Amino acid sequence: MIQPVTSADKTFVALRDDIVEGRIQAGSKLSETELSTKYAVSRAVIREAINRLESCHIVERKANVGARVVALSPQGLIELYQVRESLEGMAARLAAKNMTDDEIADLSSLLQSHFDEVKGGESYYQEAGDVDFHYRIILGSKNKHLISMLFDGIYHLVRMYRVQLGMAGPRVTTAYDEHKHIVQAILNRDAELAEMLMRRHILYSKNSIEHKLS
Amino acid sequence: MIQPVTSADKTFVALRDDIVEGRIQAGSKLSETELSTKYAVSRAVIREAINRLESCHIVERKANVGARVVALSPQGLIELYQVRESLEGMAARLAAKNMTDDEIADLSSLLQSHFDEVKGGESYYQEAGDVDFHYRIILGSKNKHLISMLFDGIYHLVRMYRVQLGMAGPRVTTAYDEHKHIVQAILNRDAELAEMLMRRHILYSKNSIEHKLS
DNA sequence: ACAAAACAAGTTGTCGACAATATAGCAAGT
DNA sequence: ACTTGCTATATTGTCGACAACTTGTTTTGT
Repeated sequence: MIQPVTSADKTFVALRDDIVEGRIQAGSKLSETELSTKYAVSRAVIREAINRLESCHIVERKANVGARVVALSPQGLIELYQVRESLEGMAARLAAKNMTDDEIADLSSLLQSHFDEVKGGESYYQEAGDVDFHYRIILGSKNKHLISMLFDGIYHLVRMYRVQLGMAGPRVTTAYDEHKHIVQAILNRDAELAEMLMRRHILYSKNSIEHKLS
Repeated sequence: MIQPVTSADKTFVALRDDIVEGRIQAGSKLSETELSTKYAVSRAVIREAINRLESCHIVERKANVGARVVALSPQGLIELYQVRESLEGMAARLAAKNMTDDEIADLSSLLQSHFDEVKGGESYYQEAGDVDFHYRIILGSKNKHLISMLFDGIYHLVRMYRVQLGMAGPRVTTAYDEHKHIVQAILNRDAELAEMLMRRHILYSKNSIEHKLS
């Protein structure tokens, strides 16, 4: 979605952010009437927003009962990362095939600017930088389904876990090198290697997080 | 969805099937008022049904303009199979880890019954059999996201392509052997191999279809 | 005292009407 | 003749009210 235009769009974004950022508690019930007063819109647009949240797997609905925000669990996070590993691995593979030389050059310079930040003392893997990197590779796959599944679906959930389980900026040091190697593989148009490196990168991420949770 | 209960559920399923089976043409516009008379429900439930179809990637919406059934294209089919390869590969990997011995036994006997049908002259890879096989492995992954993405999302689109481009029952002969090898890998709890074999299986499928389209 | 049926309160599902927006056709001016 | 702006029409977006359902409570019968 380039920009929210309709009232339902805006409400969807607002509601989603409130959930992801934890202002609406995970696992809590979403009352349509309550939300409609809170966001000052009719129940119809609340319903549409909730429907969209459901297709993002951010809320769960039961007919004639209502919607609840999903509950966060270590198991859920692991499952999420398994899907990420699979999809982003494929994205890296396709990116190595489908990105233009210009796009790859941009990616390289992005990484370089990240390197400068690290050098300057700002810790790498602050969310923005990491997200930007993955973002470009996913787009570089040029695969509509892949892009929409990751951005509209997985992405916000990952962020929800990060925010609410308080794991901003993990693995500062090694992640940068991993990113560099992935770019190198894409530069060499080595799809096989790019996929493997991306999968490992995400796997390490998962292991690091699992370790922190235990 | 175990069973459609609400009116919007039923309309969603009916509309989806009408699109997948080609009774509503690919690429055509979906008028809310028109559909509401056709299915004898209010526009609100039509809107909800269309919203759900959008999250399945079966229709595309533009704000204040309306919804269109997606257009089928060779490129789209290829992208779909890339996602399938990625997700079902991971599903096979996880199934090798997570399926119970009983579930694996069931899978084996299912394959055996398919073998008997082939022997009996009925051609294998009739959709039902193939679908059933993949279905069980996906469920065997025990990964909620994977399951819902494939069943609610990808699956109906694949079927839509199969029906409308008239490619029922491709690759009758070799598919069975591939299935057998996958089950063997799962039986051996060899996750790595199971994933690789499943990816190859789907890749072959894609190549076969690409060949038919050209 | 307990179980089952009836009731009550509140929530979700559905509807028809109204408002806002896009599209096509016409009109007018250059 | 072509462009530009307006108008008419049709479609989508939003709303408030009503219907259907779920759930917890009370009542009733044994």
